[in-house]
Amino acid sequence: MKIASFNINGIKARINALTDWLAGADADVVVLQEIKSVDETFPRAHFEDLGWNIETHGQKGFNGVAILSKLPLEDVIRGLPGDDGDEQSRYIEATVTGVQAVRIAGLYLPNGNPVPGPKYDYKLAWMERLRLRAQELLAAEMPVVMLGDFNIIPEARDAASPEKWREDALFLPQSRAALRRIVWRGWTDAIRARDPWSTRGPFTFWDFQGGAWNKDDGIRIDHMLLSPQAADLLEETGVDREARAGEKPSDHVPVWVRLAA
DNA sequence: ATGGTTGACTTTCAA
Repeated sequence: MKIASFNINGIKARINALTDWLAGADADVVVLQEIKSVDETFPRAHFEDLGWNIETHGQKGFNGVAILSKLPLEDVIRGLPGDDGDEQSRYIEATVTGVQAVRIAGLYLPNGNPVPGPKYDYKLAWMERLRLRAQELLAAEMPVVMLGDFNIIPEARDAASPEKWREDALFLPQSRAALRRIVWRGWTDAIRARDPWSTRGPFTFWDFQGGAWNKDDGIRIDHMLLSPQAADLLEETGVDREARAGEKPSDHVPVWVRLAA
């Protein structure tokens, strides 16, 4: 089972880029972030005609996540548990069954800038709720893939220019510690696990500003965390870097993992 | 040098 994540930065603006990438990716499941669309205006029929089952959790203008799957999507949860007052659409879960059942958690973690301020407070509070949900998922002792745009640069080697991010919500020690607090309980960072001694990247995001792509001034913020039962099934991971050089690209590129599931 | 780019959606905000 090949499972991918792609922050598309607007489904309407990216429908061609996404369709082209899907045609060559051979993915079974794709989680999307920043659809920037309400559920009603997501181009559902376009993707259904290509054979995808679709579950969305959108909102007007910003954020929004979705799952595309060639296999049926079951037991869907919309929204990160733990705060019924949270209006932002950043989390969706579903179960996909191939050889065996895999729980998929697609997430768009808050950016958190500027720091300090209410947006950073929201980021840290959201991460605490994610920690609690991650613990519940580990307790299920089943294959789980928790993936998406985490908006966290885990280590200095995950940025081309770490000094530029020193004061940023994506790289502050407190942000990175909050991610480690989740991961260390038993999750495997799939991209890092397949290339543990990499000294640079691989990057998954290059800002639209300042010619970041042309300078390869990237960061690694799109992650795939595997539960132990999923890590046991890990076959291959990848970062589809070439997507950043395409026509009207997103600022993120797809990341993917293949499991024997 | 206090810049630069993109998307959604209105006139600015979020990233």
